[in-house]
Amino acid sequence: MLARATPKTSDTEFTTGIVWFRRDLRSFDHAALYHALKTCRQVHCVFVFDKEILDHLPRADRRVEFIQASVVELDAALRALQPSAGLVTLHAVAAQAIPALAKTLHAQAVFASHDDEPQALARDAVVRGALAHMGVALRTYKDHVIFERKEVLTQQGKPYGVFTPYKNAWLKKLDDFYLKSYPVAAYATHLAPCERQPVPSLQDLGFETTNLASLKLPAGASGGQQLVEEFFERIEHYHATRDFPGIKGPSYLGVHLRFGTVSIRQLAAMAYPLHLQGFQGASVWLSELVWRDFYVQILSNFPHVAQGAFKPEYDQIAWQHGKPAKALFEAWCQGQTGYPLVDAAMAQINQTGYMHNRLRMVVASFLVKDLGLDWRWGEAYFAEHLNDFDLASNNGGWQWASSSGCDAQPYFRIFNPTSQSEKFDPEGKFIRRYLPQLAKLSNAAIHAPWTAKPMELQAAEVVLGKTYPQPIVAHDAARTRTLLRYAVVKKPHALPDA
DNA sequence: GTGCGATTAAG
DNA sequence: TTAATCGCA
Repeated sequence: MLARATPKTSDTEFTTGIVWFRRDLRSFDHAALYHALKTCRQVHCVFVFDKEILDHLPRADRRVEFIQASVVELDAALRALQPSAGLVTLHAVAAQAIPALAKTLHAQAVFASHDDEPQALARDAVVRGALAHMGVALRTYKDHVIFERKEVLTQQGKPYGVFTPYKNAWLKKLDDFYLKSYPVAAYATHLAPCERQPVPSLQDLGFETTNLASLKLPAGASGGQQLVEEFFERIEHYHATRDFPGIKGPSYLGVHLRFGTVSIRQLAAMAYPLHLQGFQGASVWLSELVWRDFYVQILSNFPHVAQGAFKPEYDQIAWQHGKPAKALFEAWCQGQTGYPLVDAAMAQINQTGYMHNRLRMVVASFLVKDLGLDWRWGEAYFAEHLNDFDLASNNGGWQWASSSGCDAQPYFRIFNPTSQSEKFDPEGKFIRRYLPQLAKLSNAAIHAPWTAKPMELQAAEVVLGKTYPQPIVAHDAARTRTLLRYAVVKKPHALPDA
């Protein structure tokens, strides 16, 4: 077979293009970078430390430090691909800086990855408009999920609102094409020369150093790769270990998925064959990746969830408010609720920016259904403190816990913080790590110190109300109040099962 | 001959 | 996902 009209190899559409990196801080298996290199003779790479985002963050923010370190590594990785190349880094308002850079460089196109968070969509619309005004194209590509937007739909062409059928359709649609990686290295000669300039330091950006270095959270694509390798050593146990915060069960890849220092295709491509081979751990973990796609898709198709309940009737609920509510919230934030598992979990997020997934559900349930506080308060707290904060997943998780979401837990299902503790931290290993003041309590008493005999408290050097708080609410009473509070959403025939 | 939805191919 | 091609009205 001869001259099969060789498609695109020499058909560079543009002389100059820009790849605008955002939440995709890697130089391999990268959709936008691939397409840019393929269609432009010269490709400039840029990252903007966006003042529009950074100015609203606390001055000590582990994520900024993680991003800064990852950007340094990305710059080096680009130079490793092509010695004359590199990353242009700016500290500016991205919506203005990108069009300005396109003008300076005489670029005809800008390439970037999809970001379907409402603020990112708004920013990209502004950029698209400004670029169009100059005759410059903005081309964006799916990169951070396997399936997005309207790729997985029901038979009726509607987005899924229930996870299990979504997952079935997701798995059915999956094939090796969607897991294939985008080869970048082969086109590295199209990377444009870049004057070597240092990436702004954390101090240049106006931020303080955090304790990130002391946490076991290696940044950059190399850090991501390291965690991937470590996790796949234990993935076959994932289903059995993932619910126990005292055990190293999870992948800890959330933050790398958030900033694109790992490739979702690579992860899914590694887990999928193990799933097919029947490794339960891999199947359960793959499901977690599907949950991530699910919530990204929910946010994209139902953007109102960023403001209010997925199920509108849940916006009728009257939450606790005023000064007492603020005090309860403050106690929750500070890990001063008197429920050890809740408090240990809050200590974990406050000290590390990470919280075990099981505990995210426990503290969320506690905030909403024991304290009677608006789930958005908790959502906002997580948004500020979680290293791996992702609007879609965080919102999905909080709406799940508050029962207001799609496929959420029923409103009358209320976690008992003590039995969760007994079940998932039976030896109090996790509690003792984060609440050393309770370390000497017995396994029987550590989940609910207020039930311990005075003798035991004394022997363990615990003084309730002094070294450790009394419970700020009684769970049983709170449970009753919550059922009343949620009565406004009750469907005429729905009967509570408990 | 045209046009648009469906299908298929491509990292 | 995007891009190209197909196929039937």
